[in-house]
Amino acid sequence: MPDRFTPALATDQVERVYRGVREMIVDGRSRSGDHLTAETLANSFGVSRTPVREALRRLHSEGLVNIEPNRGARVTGWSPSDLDEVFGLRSVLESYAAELATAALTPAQIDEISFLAEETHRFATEKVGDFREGIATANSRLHRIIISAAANRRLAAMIASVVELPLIMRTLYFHTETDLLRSASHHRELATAFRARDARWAGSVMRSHLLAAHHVMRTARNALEGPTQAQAPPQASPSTA
Amino acid sequence: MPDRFTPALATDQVERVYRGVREMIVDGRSRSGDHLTAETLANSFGVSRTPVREALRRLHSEGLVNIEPNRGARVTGWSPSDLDEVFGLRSVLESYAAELATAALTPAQIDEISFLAEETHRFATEKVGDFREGIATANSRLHRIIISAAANRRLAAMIASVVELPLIMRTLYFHTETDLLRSASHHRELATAFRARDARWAGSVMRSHLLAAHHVMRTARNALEGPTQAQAPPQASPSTA
DNA sequence: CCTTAAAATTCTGCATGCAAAGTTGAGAGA
DNA sequence: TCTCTCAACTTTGCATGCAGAATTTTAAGG
Repeated sequence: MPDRFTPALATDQVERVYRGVREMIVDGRSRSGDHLTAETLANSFGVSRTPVREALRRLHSEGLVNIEPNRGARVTGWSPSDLDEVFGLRSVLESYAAELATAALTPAQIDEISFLAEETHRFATEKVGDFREGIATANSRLHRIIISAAANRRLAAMIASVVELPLIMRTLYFHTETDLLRSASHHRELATAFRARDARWAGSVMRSHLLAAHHVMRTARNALEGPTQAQAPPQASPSTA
Repeated sequence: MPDRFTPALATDQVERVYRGVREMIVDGRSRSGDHLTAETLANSFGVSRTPVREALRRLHSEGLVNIEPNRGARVTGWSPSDLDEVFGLRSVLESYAAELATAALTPAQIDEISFLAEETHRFATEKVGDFREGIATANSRLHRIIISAAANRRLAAMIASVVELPLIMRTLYFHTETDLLRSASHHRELATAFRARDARWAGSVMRSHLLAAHHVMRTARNALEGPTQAQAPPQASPSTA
């Protein structure tokens, strides 16, 4: 739980490096097991090794990086069980967030959730252009509205720590049309539950939403069994949860 | 999520300082808002400022410390709403842990949970010597068994991050005899639920256990309203959850 | 006596140097 | 050819130095 605790004003070197390296890991430029050399990073960010080391400590603390004494930092490796851990936690944490949000969401926010749900649905059925990106964007905005309405910084930090990690593996699978429609349907149902101010309903839909996403990814993972994770399908799709 | 990810072998200076400062915060030697001067800490740990800074980054990342640019580190402050956040999360996370643990616990582990539950009960009724310490120890061992059986490192890390924090405020309240007995009763019921391999039951008891603890602390907090948190009752009692 | 301004001090943030641990590769021996 | 050893090289971990920001102290004015 890091910069989420201090607003975004901190723009020192450590912060820059932290964000940069984090991005490298999240969007896949650095792969599991890669050795993050302090000097190399220092050069590429135009700073000395000191702020790099501090940034790496923080990434270590968030589980994105492993630091072994006298051996430096490596990008944390991923196993199938990590996927299960992450989705298990997401289903618990995000459904809790949905429950907390139910009473707090303003009508305007609920309207926006409805709008995003419709957008998701439109993208999923019409499938024009880069509809996958569109779905991903709408999806993440929807989730963010809920999490922010839950107004619990620690919870938000915890969710962030499990939400971003699977992005590493997002090139691993496709959503089928059925999956996309179900996801859109969950979004619509969430809006309805919020409008009805039914916290348990909202929480339950969110749980289903994430358990379904877990199932999709698990299936995709098993389908790709054998080929190592280095192998990616031709066209990648971001997570729909 | 930090050293919980790397076993205990790392014993460099950063690690030493990290542990030391963490302990200072957790056991109350450093209070909310205290300024943690790099040089002072460096001297007291017999190292230079560099490893101290890295340790502080990590503590920042865990939310125990706030780092403001050019202003250094301060011990994170606590508000009443933090208490609510923390117990809300504990009830969600630990009940999930109890559910996961139900299938995984060995009979020996369940026996130990039973034993610890009886010990808690004995301490709560007989009240000999430093029974409060005894209760606290048995209690934390019991919880640890469950969390470790849940076999989910991220979950364990999340729980750790919300479990240790309230220790800062543990001098704030007394448990009444009723509270202690209820707590012991929850422990016994947990053991029974585990033995029956009923995950939902175990999860539900754990949730009650923590919601009750929250209630106790909330009550104590309100009773002490007015006097600032600096004022502590004559004899302190560790949390019973 | 209180408020404000500027100087002096303290402290942070980053760069750099160096010893020790780790890694790599060439060459000797099997 | 393979394996082991040792030296050269690389990289980490920590100490230290210094510029600039923040804080405190001092002093002057109202």
